[in-house]
This record gives sequence, C-alpha cells and structure tokens, in this order.
Amino acid sequence: MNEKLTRDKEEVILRSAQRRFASFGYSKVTMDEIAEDIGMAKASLYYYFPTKEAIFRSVVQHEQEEFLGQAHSTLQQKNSAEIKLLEYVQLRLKLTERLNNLSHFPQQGWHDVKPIFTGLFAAFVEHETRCVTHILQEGKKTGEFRIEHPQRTAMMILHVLQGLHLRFFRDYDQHTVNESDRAIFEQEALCFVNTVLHGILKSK
Amino acid sequence: MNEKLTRDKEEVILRSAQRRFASFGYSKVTMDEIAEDIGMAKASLYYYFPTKEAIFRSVVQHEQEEFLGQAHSTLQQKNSAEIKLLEYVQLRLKLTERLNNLSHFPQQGWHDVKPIFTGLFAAFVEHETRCVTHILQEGKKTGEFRIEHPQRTAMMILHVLQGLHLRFFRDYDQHTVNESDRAIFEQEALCFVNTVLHGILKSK
DNA sequence: TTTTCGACTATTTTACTAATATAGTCGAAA
DNA sequence: TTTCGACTATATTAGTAAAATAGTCGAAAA
Repeated sequence: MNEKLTRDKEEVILRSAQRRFASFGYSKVTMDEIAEDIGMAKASLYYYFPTKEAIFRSVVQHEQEEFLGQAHSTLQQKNSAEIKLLEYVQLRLKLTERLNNLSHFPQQGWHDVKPIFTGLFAAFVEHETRCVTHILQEGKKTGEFRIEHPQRTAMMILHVLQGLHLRFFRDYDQHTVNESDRAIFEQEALCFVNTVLHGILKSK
Repeated sequence: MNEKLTRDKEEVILRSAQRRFASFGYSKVTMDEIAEDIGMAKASLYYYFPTKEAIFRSVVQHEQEEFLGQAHSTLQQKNSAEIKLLEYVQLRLKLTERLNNLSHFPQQGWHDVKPIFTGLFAAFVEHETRCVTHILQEGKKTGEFRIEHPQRTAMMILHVLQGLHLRFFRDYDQHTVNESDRAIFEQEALCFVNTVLHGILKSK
C-alpha cells in the first residue's frame, strides 16, 4: 500500500507549493522553502517530482481539474442555457484569479511562466472552448438562443473575459489586488455577458 | 509672422519624432536622432519643446485629435446608431494600433510611457466615453436600441476593445505584428460588437 | 530679437564581473 | 523504498566602471 502513501506525500508537497506560489508567484518560491514548509529536505522533493516546473504544472492542473469538475456539474444541471452561461462565466472568473495569483503575472512573473502556461493551456483552452460552444449550441437547439456561429462566438466570449482581466490588472504592480476593484471587474464582466445575451437592438 | 514659421518648425520636428517613435518606440529614440533627421542640432529642439516627453505628448495628442475629428464627422452623418457604433469602433481600432506603435508597448516599452499615457488619457477616455454613451443614448431615444445603462455599457464596450487588444498582442515580443493576425483581431472585435448589437437571446 | 548650436553637466543605461542563490544530482544512510 | 547531506553547474543578483543621453547655457549667426 505504499502507492497510497506516495500519493499522500505528493498531495502534501502540492499543498505547500500551492500556498507558496499563490503568495509569492512561481519565480519567487524556492525548492528549499517548499521543502522546509513540510519538514523535508529539498532533495526529497525530487523523489516525487522531477523538476520545480513539474510541481507548478501539477498545481495548475489541480486548479484546472477542480474548475472543470464544477463546470461540468453546472452544465449537467437542468437550467436554461442562459443560466448555464452565467454560472460558467462566474466560475471561470474565479479560476482566472487563482491562476493569476500562482504566477503573480501582473507584476513581472509572466515571462517566467509563459512557456509553462502555454503548454498547459493548449489542451485546456480547447476543452473550455468546447464547453462554451456546447452551451451555445444547446441553447440554439432548444430555440433559446439565436446565434450564427456558436464556436466563433464562444471563442470571442472567452477572449473578451481574458482581455478584460488583463486590462484590469495590467496596472497592478506591487500591492495585492484590491477587493473593491475586483468587484468592479466582476461587475463589468457580468455586464458584458448580459449584453451579449440580450443585445441592445430592439428590432427582430 | 514668425509665429507661423515657429509652428512649421514644430510640425517638422513632430513629423520626424512620429516616424521614429512609430518605428522604434519611445524609449529607443534619442533627441539626437530626431534632430539629425531634420538637419538640426539637438539643442535646437529645446527651443521648441521643453522636454522629450513634451514631444511625445504632442505626437500622441495629434493622433488623438485626428481620431476625434474623424469620429466627430462619423457621428454627424445621418446614419443609424448601429452604423455609427460600428464605424466608431473601426476608427478606434486604427487609433489603438497607431498609439500602440508609438510606445512599442507589447515588447517592453509600456512602463516607460505608462505615466505619460495615463496623464494624457484621462481626458481622452472621458471624451471617448461620452462619444459612445452619446451614440447609445441617441439610439435609445429613437427606439433603435433597448438599453438600460448607456454609460456603463459604453464603458464596457471600450474596455472590452482595449482588453481584446491587450490579449492579442501580449505575446508579441520582437517581431512586428503580423498582418493576418491583425485581421483576426479585427474580426474578433467586430464579432464582439455585432453580438452586443444583436444579442443571442431570442425572447423579447 | 529670434533662432541655432557647440560644449558642457548631471543623470540614467548599459556592459561587465564577482558573489550569491538556486535547481537539480548522487551516493550513502535510515 | 524513502530520506537527506554534500556536491555541482547554472542562473540570479549586486556592484561598478564606462558609455549614452536628456537637458543647460552662453555665445554666435541670422
């Protein structure tokens, strides 16, 4: 049963790493610190993970999987497509913020983790696009939505959310993200989704 | 009549500076280069402009004024609010790209010019918000638009455009912006505006 | 009087180097 | 099988000297 014990240790390491990364960002966390947190020697970490990057990837993947789980359960509930889209977006905003913290990218850490992220995100972005496209297509099928290019629209929505986030937090050097500013950001994102849903033209 | 001659010289300086800035970005252009371009000594530039920053501000303001002129003439044409919004956005995309070039911000120049830009943009952003709000309110008054919070929506639209631009060109290090990528960006921005206009919900 | 510029200064950037810190290895011990 | 102390090679940082650059000034030219 050492298989189980190994998984446990991995979990412990990942939890420590996650906390550190979320506080200081990828590049400002050392292997020694992660090890010290859990009363281990640095060398021991390398028994469980081959590289620092591997730890980071695992942490990010955990976040993504948790998000995808929640998203999936949202999609399977018997709600209107409108509700599903809104709930999806709200979940997604939370994930963005969490991942954002892991790299502390607004300050300076983006270049450090960019190669890692892009690799990890290729699959995730595809998955996500499928999710939103699915919501839109479902809504189209049931007659709830009138929409010409579901996939293109889905990508646009995801890109806009990412872009809004970038714009909002581009100027955040140093100090932690202000709670009230985050509220404004969320409000604007929801304003966007609502406008996309209802449109502003009366005719048709 | 040396008033006129002074204006002319200023124009010549600004033209040279504009070309240089657009090619290399603010921080990579020296006063000596600007002066040399027009066969002047560096010291002479300081007879017309007090600082390098003043030159840059003038260049940016020129771009803004040209944009505002075009935008204004668009707004005064007798078109539907829908057309006006679309044309405004297209004009605005062009401006964004031009200003972007002046600082070459995707690469590294953002922090150099951030303090300059933010000062210059406070007034401009306000003006712009008024413009778009005006389009939306006009459309609402004529019954073309159904829209609850024109100003909030206007700000959202402008922020989304900025955000999309940021997202698209965040990864552009080094090499000049690809023509086909720019086309994709423009297409996505227009997809956004169209979706905002028509919405995706059928009901109501 | 208005405009230009060579020569100068103060400050910032850059290029280089030495010192430190860190990721990752390895073999021995628990 | 798991842990770790001691080690290495590489990357980051701190410090510094050299170069570049924004901006000044007073004299000369127009």
